[in-house]
Amino acid sequence: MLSENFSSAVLGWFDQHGRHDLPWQQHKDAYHTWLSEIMLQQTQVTTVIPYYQRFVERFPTVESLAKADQDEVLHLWTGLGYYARARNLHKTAQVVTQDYNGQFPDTVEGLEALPGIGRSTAGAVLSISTGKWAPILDGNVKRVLARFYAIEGWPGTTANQKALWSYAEQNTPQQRVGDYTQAMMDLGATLCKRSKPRCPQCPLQAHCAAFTLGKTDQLPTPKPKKTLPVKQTYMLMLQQDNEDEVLLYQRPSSGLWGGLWSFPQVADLRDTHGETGLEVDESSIQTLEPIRHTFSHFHLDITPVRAQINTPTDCVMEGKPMLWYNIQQPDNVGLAAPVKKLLESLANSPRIERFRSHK
DNA sequence: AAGGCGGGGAA
DNA sequence: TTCCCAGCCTT
Repeated sequence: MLSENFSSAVLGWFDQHGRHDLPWQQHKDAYHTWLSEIMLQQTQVTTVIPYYQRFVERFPTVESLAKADQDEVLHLWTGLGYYARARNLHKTAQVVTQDYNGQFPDTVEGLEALPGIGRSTAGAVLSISTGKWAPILDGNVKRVLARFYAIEGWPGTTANQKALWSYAEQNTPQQRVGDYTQAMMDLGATLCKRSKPRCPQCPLQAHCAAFTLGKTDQLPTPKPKKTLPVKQTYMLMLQQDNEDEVLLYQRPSSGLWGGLWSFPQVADLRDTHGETGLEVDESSIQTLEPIRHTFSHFHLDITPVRAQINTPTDCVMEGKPMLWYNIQQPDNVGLAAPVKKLLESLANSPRIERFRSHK
């Protein structure tokens, strides 16, 4: 199939059946496109929409985002996951504001140099916001192309990545590049889905190799899987005098849940003092039902533990930032998903059950 | 319970 | 260059 026919078929379908009223399609400038693309990197449209709306309301311009505290950015990101995205987002807003006079670069290379923007995101931002020619290869496009060309093997292999980028380039038209970018993402998200693709509605069906071979349910080849290790931790929900307050500390700025606020964690309940530097009232310790939280590379079995602490404490210990989080008047800080869940269950549990007698 | 998803940084 | 890491939602 000629590339002109490929893109024409996709664009024709897009005009009739594509998504044209997504929130970020109201402002096709670099800032709004970039913000939406970063959010969409690992997250589906329906999940992103409310986050996107809260972000643009709070940060209508790249300058306003640049000026914000990282804590507030992480707070608005809470629940979206991959928090490095939020930290890079904040950093890029500052670079664009300070070094680029508030204007995003208008080349793929320039965009790619910014934190959190790779080749595909650069292509999407550039094509949608400027109309300049640039291919994309996000998860949707990979799936469409892997099926259309019946590519064998996991698309993530170096050889397949190379082939896929080449096909992506070949099919990207000179005209209506931004629409084509959006069209391919829509096609992958609404028709060429991972399971139960809607081939009868697909504009590419007649020339799709996977369809012709009857292999749409076998392509793309799944990623080789490995069994995830299980790790275990206790999360200490420590309280003192004020029954509405729980102690949180801020995690290191990089790595797992980087920059987010969490409960003190210990691997062994006998370590509560050594790890926290606080005197936990041993008799107050209450072990709750464990919950499993799964990351991409391991399961984390979390046992929540409630306890009282004896020693008075201010909000900084051993140089670690700490705060008393008031469950009635929450702070604007980023929280790891299970932490947020535990705080909510704490807020929703009856007061009588929530607190044990003080000593 | 398993699969999927873009990019950064270490190996 | 390759490999490992990261967190949530959908299926």
